[in-house]
Amino acid sequence: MARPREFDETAVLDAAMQQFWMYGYEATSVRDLAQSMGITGASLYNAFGDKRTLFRRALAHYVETSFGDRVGRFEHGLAPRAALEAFFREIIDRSVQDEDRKGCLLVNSALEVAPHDPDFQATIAEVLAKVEAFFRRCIQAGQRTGEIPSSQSAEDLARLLLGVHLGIRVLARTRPERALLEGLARPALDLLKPSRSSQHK
Amino acid sequence: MARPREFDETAVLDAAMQQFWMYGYEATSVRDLAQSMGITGASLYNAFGDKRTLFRRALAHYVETSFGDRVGRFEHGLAPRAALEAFFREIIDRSVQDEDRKGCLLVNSALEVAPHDPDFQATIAEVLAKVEAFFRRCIQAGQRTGEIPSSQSAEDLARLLLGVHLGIRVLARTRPERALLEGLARPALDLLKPSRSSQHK
DNA sequence: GCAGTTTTAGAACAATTGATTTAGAATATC
DNA sequence: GATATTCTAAATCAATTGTTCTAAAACTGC
Repeated sequence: MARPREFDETAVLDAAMQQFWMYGYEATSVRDLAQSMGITGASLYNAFGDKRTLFRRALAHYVETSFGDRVGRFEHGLAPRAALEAFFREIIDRSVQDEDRKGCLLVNSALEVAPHDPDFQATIAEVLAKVEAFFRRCIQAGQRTGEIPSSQSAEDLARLLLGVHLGIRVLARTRPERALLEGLARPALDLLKPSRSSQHK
Repeated sequence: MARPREFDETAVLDAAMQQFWMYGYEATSVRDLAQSMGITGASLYNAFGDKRTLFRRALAHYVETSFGDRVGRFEHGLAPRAALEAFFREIIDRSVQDEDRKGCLLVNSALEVAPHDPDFQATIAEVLAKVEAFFRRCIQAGQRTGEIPSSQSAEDLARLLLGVHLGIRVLARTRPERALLEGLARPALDLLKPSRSSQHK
């Protein structure tokens, strides 16, 4: 063998992720990346190939630590409807607190890189489908126990929540107002409650 | 005076809009713009100042011709709920037909340029507020006539529709599937119908 | 401890970026 | 019709882009 790496691969990957998250793909230069990662440009190319490949790794890292983590924490620790409410509460909280207005790297990428790059398009569509599937699983579980009404199809309700989720992510980058985001989510989450006549007040 | 312009200003502005719409702000070079507009770089700078100013003009042009036009056509020609349904039907139709997956220039800009540019942030927040206000006006009008239930606040319902709208716009750039987009909108639009017990089937 | 390999650091690459300059062509006013 | 003004075209600007090269440094295995 030979000389070992001086840097921690996941640490520098995390730094790259932050940079892409903050400025997007195009507006982030390789020099910006190298500096924020604390390594030199040559090391970057040696370790990650090229800018696009690094971005792919950073995006995958984001999905794992952000979405994967959230689903794992909520889906198996809470009742179905409570899991969905916690999911949206956490996203709204983070959106309001996010002073940089970075939003969600996955959503940002869905608009910036996916439409022009079939590889990213497939990857991102896959992750969005997983978000949808998480919503659907929660709804179906709640419908089985009766805590979520079955008057509407779980498929459409899951699609609605996916859309609401994306809408919050977009809106938060321009108007991160809690009243707006919570008001947006409320009617959708109310749809998941039984006996609509008793819910308001 | 002196020599007059050889090009039609709104025609070249429309070409610039298409280019920004297709590739975004960063990924569109001044040379790309000049070529697609059919003018030279010097003329571009002479007529529009710089790239950022041209983009501002192009975005304003987009808002006028796209959103302004749509609101004008629907709000005063249709009943409130029918206007909202037509609004979403048209957006979904265009999203599915849009082979380039350009999405909505306003939404794309809300993610690419608004977070880093206070001027654009204010402009885009303002337009999004106008979309929300359009939804709210329709809902309030429908609630007055009774064709939209008053059990939920018009403010929150308008916020929901805004979020659903943005969600459709995002999703359509990666997964422009009609069943998905229509399934997403359906539960939200159903909320605007009276007597929920009689609506399904 | 030498050979072999892979890391580093920084200069350097060609290409492209947004923007300007120079020169010349075209027109309205006087 | 001369003058002044504003247009167009193309070359050109410095800066930045993604990427590679060169050379020195650092480690492992024999």
